[in-house]
Formats: sequence, structure tokens, C-alpha cells
Amino acid sequence: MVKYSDYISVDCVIFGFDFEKLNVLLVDRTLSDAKGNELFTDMTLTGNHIYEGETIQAAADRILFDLTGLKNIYLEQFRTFAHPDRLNKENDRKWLLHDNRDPDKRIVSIGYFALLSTQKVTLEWKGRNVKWVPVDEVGELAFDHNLILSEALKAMRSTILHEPIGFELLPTKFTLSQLQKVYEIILDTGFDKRNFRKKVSRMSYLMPLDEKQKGVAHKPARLYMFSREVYENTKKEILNFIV
Amino acid sequence: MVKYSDYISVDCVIFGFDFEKLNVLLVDRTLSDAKGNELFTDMTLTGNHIYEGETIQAAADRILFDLTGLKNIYLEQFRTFAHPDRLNKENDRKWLLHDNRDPDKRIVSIGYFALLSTQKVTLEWKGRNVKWVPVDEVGELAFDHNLILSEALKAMRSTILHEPIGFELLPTKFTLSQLQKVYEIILDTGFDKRNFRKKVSRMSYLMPLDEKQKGVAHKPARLYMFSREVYENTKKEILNFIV
DNA sequence: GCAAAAGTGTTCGGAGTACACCCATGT
DNA sequence: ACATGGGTGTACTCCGAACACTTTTGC
Repeated sequence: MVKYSDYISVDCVIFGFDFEKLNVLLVDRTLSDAKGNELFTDMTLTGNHIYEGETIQAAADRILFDLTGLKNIYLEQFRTFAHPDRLNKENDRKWLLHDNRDPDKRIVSIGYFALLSTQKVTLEWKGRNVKWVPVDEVGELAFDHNLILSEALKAMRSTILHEPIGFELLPTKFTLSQLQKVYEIILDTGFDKRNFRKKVSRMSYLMPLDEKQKGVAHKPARLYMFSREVYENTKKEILNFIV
Repeated sequence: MVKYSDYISVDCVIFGFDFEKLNVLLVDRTLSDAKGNELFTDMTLTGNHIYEGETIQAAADRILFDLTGLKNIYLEQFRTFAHPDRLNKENDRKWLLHDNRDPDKRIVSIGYFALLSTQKVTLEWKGRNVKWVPVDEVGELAFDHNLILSEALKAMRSTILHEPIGFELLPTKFTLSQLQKVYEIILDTGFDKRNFRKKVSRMSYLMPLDEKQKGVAHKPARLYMFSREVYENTKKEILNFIV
């Protein structure tokens, strides 16, 4: 594989829901000097350059696969970042110099976000030093990654309001309470259980299964699945330009 | 001004409404051989490379200004295009070679769309060979510009459904019938006049003026303005994830 | 006076919201 | 038996949709 250009990279904001909180997958970054003394340590989002002949969508898929071992995950391109100073913080310049890269070169980064259930990911995959961090506990990240993360969150909240993607953060089979929790956590609000269920019962693409939860210490809930087929057949334009 | 990189460009899809149709601003492209014989002629969107130290937003503003002489126009970044074959059509390769550029170099293009009233634009500005073309009459464009245009349209329709941007396509002062027409044309549908007016009357940021149309051969309509201040103060999150 | 678009109210059905209790399971 | 979350219905309000006539201007 030939790297296509040093100037262009794809960054993936990988969101994972664990039935409690919304998390983002971050990678450790530690810079040590020649004697092995740690100069600093922090975390980054996951990015990479694109290869020659590779589409950016394919690059995003590849980055996601390298980190999680997963394919066919919801991925959405949400914004491109190119501010001239985006790599200019002191630690970032040291890091790039150490890596034999030119810190004064501007890198354009195309941002994607991914949605998945943390259940699906084995963090030991390929031995990368990676972990889930709740989005409201993320500290100062490398480069402009705090900006990229907050823009990804904004874009994801906007999409989830207008398109059915909530279950992308859940296992294939899920309960309505889990789905409700997804919306409550992401939109930072609460819903009435009966009203929520009345609402989703109108969504024909949310298919009830003849299957129930097992091994829970309460009445087991019915499981549901999303049917993309039904969704594609029933979606229609909606006019709602009041804000 | 130093060009920052040959690899990166910003393309602007400039939409203009003329009270009848939605138009896009296109530039003539004609390639002639050494003897002056025309090899082909077609049209392109407007793009340019970014300058060193220039943000992409500033580059988009600059491109728009160069073409229209206008500033402070609604501009939204909607997608980035980087397909390896995006410059590979026969005519495009000839054009790039003639321009001393390498047609095998992949160029990443960051797409913005602009919204304005065609009234605001003097096409003779800077003598560029530029014209308004109704979006439903656009033929085959250069490069992947048909794709960029259709993605811009998709993004614009999505934004207009969820945010109040319809009046960006109108003069500063406009009538409710003009606003209705904007939505009807862009969403390719029709609305009942009374229902439409009931709906917009709930939008406090649409401010009625003590001013009426003049010189029209019918009852003159009241003029309205958009108040960004009121909008910013009243907007709140809306939950609507049914599609 | 006529052509052209402005402006205005009511009825109906369906969705949003608020609210409280019994049920099935594991321990 | 008890703790835990699952699952259900009703009343009220507000929005969306359908629908027709009078008013003001220029010519």
C-alpha cells in the first residue's frame, strides 16, 4: 500500500454505548526522550492517511477495522478540518518532530463518526493501547481532537434527531428500554416510558421479535430489531423547518 | 498569496433563487488547441485552492466574493470529495494537461454551498464568464461536479427542513408568498397558503415590517425580515427522530 | 371594471404530553 | 417475599391538513 499524501488524513470518532453512557474510543499517546524519560502522555482520536487509489470511505472503514476488528458499522462523514494551526500546540509539535514529520505542514483531516455498541469490541484486538472514555469525562486531547470530538457529537445529535440511527449504538437485538436510554443519554433528557413506546410503535421498521431477554432478575423484556428494508420502503420526506 | 497545496481545493455550489426557480452559478470552460480550434466546451462549479495560512471557510468566502462581489452570505460546508477517479474523464484530463497540471494527482475537494437571491449578483463582476442555470436544467458538468451539485442539493434540502434558512435565498426584505415559493420549489411540493402563514406566524424571528411592496399590479404584500437575534434567543432543541 | 395576488377562520384527525398501576422473573 | 425493571390506557392540548371568499392595487 502506498500512502497517497502526507497532507490528507481521515479521523474517526468512534462512539460506543455501554447501556449506561456514551463513550468514545481513544488511543494513548506517550512521547519519551532518547533516555526513555516520559515527556508527556495524553490521548488521541484515531486517524490515518489515505492510500493511493483508496476512497476516503474505504480509509475510514479501514481505520475502524484496524482498531476494532469490525466491519459494516455505521459511519458518517460529518466535517473536514483544516485550520492552519490545528497541529501547533507545543506537545503536538514535539510529537510530530519525533515522528520525523514537519509540524509546519498543514494537514487536512476528514472527520467521520462511527456508532456501535461497546459489547461488539474486543479492546485487545491487535494489541493497540486503546480505551473507552465517557464523552463527558474526556480531558485535553492531542491536536484539535477536542474540537473534532465536539463537532462529531453535534453532528451525531443532529442526525439522531432526524434519522433512525439510535439502535446503531446497541447490539443487533435490543429492548425498548435500552433504545429509550440511548436517546435519553445522547439528547441529555428524559422521556415518559409509555409515550416513548407509543412513538416507536408507529415505526414499522422497528420489528418485534419472538424472543425475550434471559437471565435478568425481573420480567424479561421483548427484543426488537431494526429492519433497513422496511425503513427504506417507508421513509418519506417530512417538512419540519420550524426551530 | 502563496498557494498552500495542489492537493486540496474548495468548491462552492452557489445557489440563487430568482422568485421562479432554484439556480446554480456555473462557469464556462472551453478548451482550444494551439490553432485556436475549440476542442470542447462545458461548465464547472467554482473552486480554488487554499492559500497558505488561510482557513477553508475563508477560502470559500474568497471564492464566493471573487465570483459575486458579495460577503456575509450563507455558506455551509457539506461534504468532502476525494474519489481517486474524480478527475479522470477524458475532457478533464485534457484540460488539466493543457493547464500544466498532473491529471493523475488526486485532488481532495471540500464542498460548500452558498444561498443567495440572484438579485444580489451582478454577473459582470470581474468579467468572468459566469451564468445562472436552473438546477433542473444542468447538463453534464466538468469533473465530478454533477455529483457535488447533487450532494449539495441533498444537504441543502436537509438543512432547510431543520433550520430556518429559506430567506437566505431572498432579498433582505421579502413577502410571505415569496418565502412559501422558496420552500415549494426546493422541496418540490405545494403548500396551502393559510396553513403556511399560520405556521410561520409561530416563528417569532420572522419579523413583520411596517412596509409594503410597491409598484405591483395587485394588493401589495407586507414585507418581512429575518431576525437572527430573536432566532438565537428562541431556538431550542426539538426531538423528532421519527422518519 | 378587470386581472392578479394578498390576506383571513373553521373543522377534523392525529400526535405530543402528563400521569399510576400490575406483571414476570431471579434471588 | 421482595426487589427490579417490563408493560399498559386515558384525557387534554396543540399541530397539521383541507377548504373559499373578500380586499387592494395597477392597468
